[in-house]
Amino acid sequence: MGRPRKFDEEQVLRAARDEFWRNGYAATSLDDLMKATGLGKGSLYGAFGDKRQLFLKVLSAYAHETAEGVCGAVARGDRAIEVLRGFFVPGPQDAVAEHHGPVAPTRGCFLANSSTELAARDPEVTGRARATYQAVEDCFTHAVAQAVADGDLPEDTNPRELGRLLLTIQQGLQFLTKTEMTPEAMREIGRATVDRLLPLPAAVS
Amino acid sequence: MGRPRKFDEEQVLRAARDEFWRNGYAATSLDDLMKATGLGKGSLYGAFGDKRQLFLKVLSAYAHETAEGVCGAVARGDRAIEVLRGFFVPGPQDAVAEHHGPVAPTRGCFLANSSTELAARDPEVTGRARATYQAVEDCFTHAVAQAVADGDLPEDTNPRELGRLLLTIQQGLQFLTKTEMTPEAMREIGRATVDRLLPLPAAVS
DNA sequence: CGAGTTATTGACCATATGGTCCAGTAAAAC
DNA sequence: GTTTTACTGGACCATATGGTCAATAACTCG
Repeated sequence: MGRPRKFDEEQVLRAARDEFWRNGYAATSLDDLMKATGLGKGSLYGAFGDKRQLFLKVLSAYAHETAEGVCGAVARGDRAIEVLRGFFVPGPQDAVAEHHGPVAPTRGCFLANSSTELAARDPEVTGRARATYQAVEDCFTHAVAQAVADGDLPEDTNPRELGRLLLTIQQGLQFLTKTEMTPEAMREIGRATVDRLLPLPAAVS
Repeated sequence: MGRPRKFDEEQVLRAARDEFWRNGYAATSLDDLMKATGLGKGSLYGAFGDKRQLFLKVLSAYAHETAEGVCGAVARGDRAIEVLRGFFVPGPQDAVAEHHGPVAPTRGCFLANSSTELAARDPEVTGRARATYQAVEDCFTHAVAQAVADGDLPEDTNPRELGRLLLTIQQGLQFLTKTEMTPEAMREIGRATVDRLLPLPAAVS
């Protein structure tokens, strides 16, 4: 039926997302989007509607993936406490890309960036943000409850409370990333989180 | 010395800051600034230079005030642990403005918003952010050390580590504010922080 | 092939934007 | 009172921006 698209939708959405991610919504122009995706204005509008619709589309996808990622990790892991710890101390596999010297501020979390820029004025964005963070909070809470059940956290732990606190720390870390805090300091914070809030389970031996 | 200014500089800077705060840098137009400050373009440019210069000026002032505020509170307080706790549980005086119903996302922290929007592309902004958060971290660290000296925290506490963790939680809370998290949840997080990381000092009796 | 349908391209448009300039004006210096 | 200085307001400008549209190209189905 009709002329087939010349582009790969997923690829285009990824490119658009990266552009919004890098520069924010307001600072990303249609020109930027066109260059990044390789599409002309007409195609962009025909396929995705206007700038805002495109933005919401990629934002929603990202939010969904994020929630999936976290919940998936919790669901897949066999030891809840280990999964939780993994969110705060990078596994050995991440240690490869060690590079020293001055730290460039990273682009952070796309959803967090977008919420900061737009949540106060755009209910759509606020909605996605709220739903996503609620989901992550729930996952954390669930994992904490599981860890308590596993005997890895004290009996009297309030799972929701600790889950929320962990979410807060994770978002705080995400933010500090943008302020050129040194990786060592960030690692120390992760370590402190684990030491103080997620004490090591008894040796597995 | 020529004609005197018709406006109050402080007032104008506050108005401009609020405008940037509410909408972000990119989404604030010169028109917005003119309406908010009541000045014409000519005056604005004559007095403060272009948009970016004005922005950096108000951002720097804000960052400075923030750091001053935190450090001042630490310096003034007589019990370091109490000052720290005060950052996470609202004092009784703040409880007045309780309003129920749906929570509107607030504008958050101007420096955090600006860092999120611009830090990755504007070294000036990154610089202010880094300096300010470093200062706050140092204050927290200092206060923690003081609290240890006061016997309000365990001897083996690592002040820097705990200071950084507290900074992280504070920023995380600041962020979650923008996601319409309920005030009760936020309070719970504050309470959890105090309970778990800043245990109450022995009763003052 | 021809009709119908859909995608692509780039010209085009109205408006918004950041920024400059200058004629006018008000206070201060003399 | 005149001159000097600096502030003000708005006209003006070049460009950027988000968005539309008509012409055309590519494919499917009859």
